Order: sequence, then structure tokens, then C-alpha cells
Amino acid sequence: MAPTTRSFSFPRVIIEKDTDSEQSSSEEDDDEEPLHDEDEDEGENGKDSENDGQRIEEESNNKGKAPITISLKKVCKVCKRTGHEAGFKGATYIDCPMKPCFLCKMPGHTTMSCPHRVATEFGVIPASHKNTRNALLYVFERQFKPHIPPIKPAYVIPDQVNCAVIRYHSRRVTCLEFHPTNNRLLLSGDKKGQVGVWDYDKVHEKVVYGNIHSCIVNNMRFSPTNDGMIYAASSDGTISCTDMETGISSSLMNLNPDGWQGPNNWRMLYGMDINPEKHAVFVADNFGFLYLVDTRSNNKSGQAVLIHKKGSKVVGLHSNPLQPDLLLSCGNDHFARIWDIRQLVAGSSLHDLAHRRVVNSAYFSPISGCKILTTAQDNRIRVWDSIFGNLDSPSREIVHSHDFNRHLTPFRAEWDPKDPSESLAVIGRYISENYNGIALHPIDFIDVSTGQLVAEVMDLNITTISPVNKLHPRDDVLASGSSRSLFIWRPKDDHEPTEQKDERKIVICTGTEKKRKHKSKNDGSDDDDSDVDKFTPTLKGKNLKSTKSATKMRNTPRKMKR
DNA sequence: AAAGAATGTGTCC
DNA sequence: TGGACACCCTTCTT
Repeated sequence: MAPTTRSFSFPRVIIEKDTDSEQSSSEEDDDEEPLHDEDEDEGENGKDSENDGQRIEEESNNKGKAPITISLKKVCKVCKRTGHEAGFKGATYIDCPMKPCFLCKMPGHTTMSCPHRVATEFGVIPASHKNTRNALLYVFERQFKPHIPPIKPAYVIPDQVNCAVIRYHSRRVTCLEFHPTNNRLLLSGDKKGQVGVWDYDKVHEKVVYGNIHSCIVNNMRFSPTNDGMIYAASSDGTISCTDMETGISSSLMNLNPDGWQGPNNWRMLYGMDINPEKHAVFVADNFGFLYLVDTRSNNKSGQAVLIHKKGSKVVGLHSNPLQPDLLLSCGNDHFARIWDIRQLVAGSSLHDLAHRRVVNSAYFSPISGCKILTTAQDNRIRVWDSIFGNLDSPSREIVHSHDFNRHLTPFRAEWDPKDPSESLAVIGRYISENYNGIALHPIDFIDVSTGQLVAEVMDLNITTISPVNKLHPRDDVLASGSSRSLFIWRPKDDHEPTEQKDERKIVICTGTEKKRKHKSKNDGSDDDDSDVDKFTPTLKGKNLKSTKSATKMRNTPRKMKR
């Protein structure tokens, strides 16, 4: 093993220490030797936490030569420098101070002290409204101006929720869809290609179809003319049309008729939406092309059109709910684009909405179709208040943690289809918070007109991230996909939903409570700790005061412990 | 309990 | 243009 070799390389006795002074870390930054040592002695790495961040290595086998290296240095796993460490301390994640803020991507502070973490509305300024006329106004000419209620109604977000859980997917959940008429049916797709139909009222009633697609189901829609039929777009390059009851499926289009011809030729279908008026399924691939399928003949119609940068993935499509001629697309070329489908030619988009990173989703607002909501991988939710207005820049950018991670389904902010003011959106959160000694990733309800975090929903048992979320079109129900599991959140039967107040709500699910996991020793000195005892009874009773104390806990900046 | 695998996007050359 | 490689809060299995 390494010791023999090393005894020749490092004949001296080296004792490395971390002191609290800045001096020591800067001195040691230039010293490469200890790093080599530590890399080789992998067996010791797991004991970091027991040594409270300090690593001790000894070479006891070298009797004759007696070179002993004792390293008491902390090594940051993020920047590989010494003197500090990044990672979880108990349920609290400590950022690497050498990197820009993980949340807002700005240098000079860490996520802990990021003003956007303390208040999501930080820096959100309503855009001035220039009512410049543009091409979209022309498209909308025959349409009456949509009615938007002048007074914003209260959101219906319950203070107490029940949670139904099911796990029938064998890979992570990638998309969810509620049935258009049956209030209790949820459709789910996963990375393996399976499609599930779940009656969440009778929790155990579910069907899983495993032979419709061979890999990722990226988007699903119900047929507008037949409630029992499901369209799905998959990375296997096909669109399927499936009978929900029987599972009998037909393929509307197959972009890989000759099978696997290498990764450069394999076409995958991502964005998909249905346009009832045009009897069309719009679908787009990973090379930038848009395809049309006529739902009457179930045949591809016309030629594929390049709608995003050639070779880049088009991940989202959305037809305007009021104006069927308008289509919104988004993709990996950092753009969301608005199209008039009557003149679909490469480069003919009505508007290109620029983003700094990949755009995971772009949606017209569900009622008026006038607003646009996008989720991009630069940790920002963007809102355009009116497609009639100035589209050069978004009306608002809300910093929110929903980074890209290759192991997670991309996050998408989704409108609440029931909110007449078209300002409520739901999106899962990537970074965790320390709740009672457990790291949890809440699902955030955000008022996109102000940037305020209206509510955050979580369950002590759901320790995984929930990137996939869908609000019910009629009921006060939220469906979430978290890893391989599905969750349904809804108000407790005996609990009256309260109207929106100024303060944020933390909604803790009580339905599936288990015993808490062990608490980390580091949590004892946190400000959070004082809330722990008050917090716990909340889970059993309906004590709103405790919920408030939880809110306070959330807003208290954490102390970095060293 | 620790290690390994799965595997998308950005950046660099 | 494309290949190599890095990569910050994953999650599950062995």
C-alpha cells in the first residue's frame, strides 16, 4: 500500500494543524503534500465527522523509517482547499466560502446569509409597464381582452394537510397530470418509461403500464376529445396514445424507426402539448425540431421545423389557453420563444425570451393566457406580466433554489390553475433547511406578482427533493413526485382553510408521521433548537402558534459553527 | 457504513 | 464542432 512509497517521498515528520487564524490556511494552501497524503489514505475519510472536522492520519507500519504524518487539517470537498469544510453538519449544509452563493450565484456571501434565502421577495421589483404594441397584439386582435379580477383573492392554502403516499415507480418520477374530469385520478410518468394511473381517494387503487415506453416519459396530456386517452412523449422517440383503462397503446410517431444508430442519431421527444382547436399534438425533440401530429388521423402532418438552436433540446411546449395560434417553447439554448403556429418557419418566432441558463419550463398563464412563467437553471423564476407589453426583459426575476442536478428531474414552476389572479405558482426547492434536526426540501408556493413565499409544504418523512409538482385544476390538492414516490397533499377534512395573511405559512403534513431521526450534536447550538420542543407538538395537534414559531425559525439566519 | 453507479450541462481546448 | 472533464445540498443499491 501507499505507506512504503510515501516513506521515501516524505522522509520528514509533518504535523499539520488547522488553527483559527486566517494565516494558517493561507500558508497551507500552497503546500500540496498533505493533500496527496489524504487522497491516498481513503480509508480514513469516513471518520471526519467523529473527529469533528479534523483528520488524523498516522503511519504506524513504518517502523524503521519512522516518518509520521499527522494531519489535523480540514479539507473542503468543494474547493479542495484547507482551513474550512463544506457539506452537511447534521441537517445544516455549510457552504464553501470560496464559491459564489449557491442560491443567487453572486460572490461575496454564502447561501446562509443570502438575502434571497432570508426573503424570496428580496430584490423583486415590479416592472414598469410599457404598453408598446407588438406582433402579439395583432395575433390577439379577434379576442376580447381577458378579464382579470381587480382585487386579488385569497389563496387557499391549508394550514394542515393530509398526505397520501404511494410508490409504484421503480425510477424517479418525471411528470404528473391530473385527469380533466375525474377529480381523483393522477397520472404519473417515470424515467424508466412507466405510466401510472392512481386513484388517490382509494390509495391502493393504481395501475402501472410498463410497456408503453422504453425510457423517460417527458410529458403527458389527456386527449381533449376523449377523457380516457393519454398522450405521452418519451425519450424513446415516440408519442404514444394509450387507453387509460386497458393500457392498449398505439404509437403516433417514432423518430427512431431504424433503432439505435448511436447517440448522435437517437432522437428523443421532450416538450409536448395538445392544441384542441387545431386537432394537433405538438411535440419537440432533442435536436431543436418541432413536429405536428394530427389527432384525427394520428399521423404526422407537415415537416419538422427548427424552433430552437440546432442540436439543442426543446424541453417544453405550451399552447396558449385562449389563443390557439400561439405556442410557447423553451429549451437548452437558453431561450423561451413565442410562435404563431400559422406561420411556423425556422426563425419566425414572434419573440425570443432570453435566459442565462437552460429553460426548464415556460407556461402561459392558465386563464387569460397573458402572462408567462419560466423556470431556468440559473435559479431564477421569471415572470412576464403581459405578452402585450414589453417582452424585452421579464417583469420580475425571483431567485429560488431549483438548480440543475443531473440526478434530479428538472424543476418547473407551475401555475395554480384555480387562481383567478394568476399569481400563485408552486415549485419544489433544491436546497434544504434544517427542520428539527432533519434536512427537508419543502415545496414552495410563491406569489409571482411580488416574489413572496406564501407557503412551504413538507413532511418529516419526505427527506428527498420534490422537483415535480402539479396543482389540481379544481380541488385544493397538490400532487408531488419525489424520487420514486408520489404524494397527494390536501386539507384535513376537519380543518377550515384560512385566508392568506401577510406572514408565510409552513405547512407540515401530519398524516404519515414517524419517529424523528437522531439529532446531530451540532444542532444543539443552533437558534433552531429553541423551537424544537414547540415545533414537535405542532405535528400532533393543530397548534397554529407553533407553526408561526416555525416561521420564525426559518427566518432566523443560521450561525456558522466552526 | 461506506462505496459505487446512474449520467446532464457547462466549459475548455 | 466536438471530445474531455469537472461538478455544490441525489438517491438508491450493494
